[in-house]
Amino acid sequence: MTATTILIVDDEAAIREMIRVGLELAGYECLEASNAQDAHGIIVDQRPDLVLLDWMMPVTSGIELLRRLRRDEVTRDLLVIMLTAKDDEDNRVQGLDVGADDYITKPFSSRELMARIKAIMRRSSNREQEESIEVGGLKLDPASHRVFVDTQPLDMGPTEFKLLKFFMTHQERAYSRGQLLDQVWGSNVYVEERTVDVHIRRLRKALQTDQRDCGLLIQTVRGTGYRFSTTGVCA
Amino acid sequence: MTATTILIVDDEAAIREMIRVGLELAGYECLEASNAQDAHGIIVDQRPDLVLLDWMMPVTSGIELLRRLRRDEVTRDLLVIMLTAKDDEDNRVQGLDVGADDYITKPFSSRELMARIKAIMRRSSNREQEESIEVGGLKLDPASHRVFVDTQPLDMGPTEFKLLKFFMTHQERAYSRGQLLDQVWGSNVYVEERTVDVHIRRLRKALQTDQRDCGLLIQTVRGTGYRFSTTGVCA
DNA sequence: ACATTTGGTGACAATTTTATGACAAAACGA
DNA sequence: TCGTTTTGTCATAAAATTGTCACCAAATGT
Repeated sequence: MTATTILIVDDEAAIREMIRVGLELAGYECLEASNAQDAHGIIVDQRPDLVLLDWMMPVTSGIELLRRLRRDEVTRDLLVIMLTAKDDEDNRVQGLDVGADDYITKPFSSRELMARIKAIMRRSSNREQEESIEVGGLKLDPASHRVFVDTQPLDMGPTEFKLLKFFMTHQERAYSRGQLLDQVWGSNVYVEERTVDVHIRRLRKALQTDQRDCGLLIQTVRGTGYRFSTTGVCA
Repeated sequence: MTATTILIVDDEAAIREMIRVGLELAGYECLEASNAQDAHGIIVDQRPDLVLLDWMMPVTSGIELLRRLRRDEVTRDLLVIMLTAKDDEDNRVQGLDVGADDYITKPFSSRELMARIKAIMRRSSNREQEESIEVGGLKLDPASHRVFVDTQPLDMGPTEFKLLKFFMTHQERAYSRGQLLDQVWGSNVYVEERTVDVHIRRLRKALQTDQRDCGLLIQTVRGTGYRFSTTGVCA
């Protein structure tokens, strides 16, 4: 199972449980934001694949956060599993109503948690393809599996496409070569980190057209890795 | 890749495989302890970074050892990869449940083994992320690995970035050059203290824009060192 | 005012880190 | 099976960063 996940729980134990159980977390965060707005901000920032939402968050109720997530374009499609108390039938219904993908009652076994997560992710992988992403003349359309610069189609290899897709769905953030390998190649492939450089180069090259050089959108972060950003470095 | 590893396997071949493949073993041990207690003792003794645990150990079952490892404060965080037979789904789940970080089914290729190990170690090292810090028009965002002055991105070297990050997370306090070297360079590198001065200068320079000079935030504390402060220089 | 200490700067060579072109193995398609 | 494309790695070039110095300026002390 591969998942970059953020757990929104006051319950730190649940996180350990997940890691223990072997869910591949590229990163996680135990959110303890004091209010729904902050939590939402952090989630937008981190772009997790899955959110475990404790209904009884310390300060805000989970429902407020969930509503917010579903309202926001960016987070609308997030997988959300809520954690509820044993026999809180009421909240459970309410939660599903507001848009939770599933729920788990506490206490839960790691086995059950894994099962739910797997099920959810399986379900979601069959979901409609994502919408096309567009930024500054560069458009990536997952459905047709193509990339355009100002309506002009580009040509690139599968890896470059995946790489670009990852970057475009995770803009404005620096990733190490290792992280890119995890996210784009998959965490169970062993290739040299330098290989990333080569593919970055190929991607940059592919993004060049006579009229515009979208390769500039991929910036080198010295000593760290790379970043996709629409903001120029200096001017 | 650097790893001190202990292999708990009856299968000596696996070890040779790893070495052949180039995993840097500072040391390894083919454990053939007759019981879980002994094995645990040896592991505590050796403090490896990673344990390859054969589920079907000659005498004791691996699960007992794994349980023991997870129970002990000292070994709780150890990375454990278990080796299971091809279609032993049951044990695999059980193993992950008890706390294995990952599993590999035998027979496995060295490539796969390397991949898992690398992924596991990568995962375990990236467990922290931070919020962006902002103070008086100057913003440092760890996620994108960038610094802005009034939304204008700045350019600086890795060391300057680290230095600034340290200062911004430790404001209003004077640090000696030695302390800065410890905190920013790491306590195990030997560089001249005056080197700090040079980087301070570089950082100050990098923080200058046409509109504002954020370099002024870094103040010299004569005879002592430097301080990051938003308060104007007075006393 | 003078001597001494401490910090600021520009220059520079060594080192590190990336970019790039080439190439053979592997994957893919016809 | 035979070409073509894609991939991962290297070797090498190109670029950026780093640690030190030498030298200047400012502060301190007597």
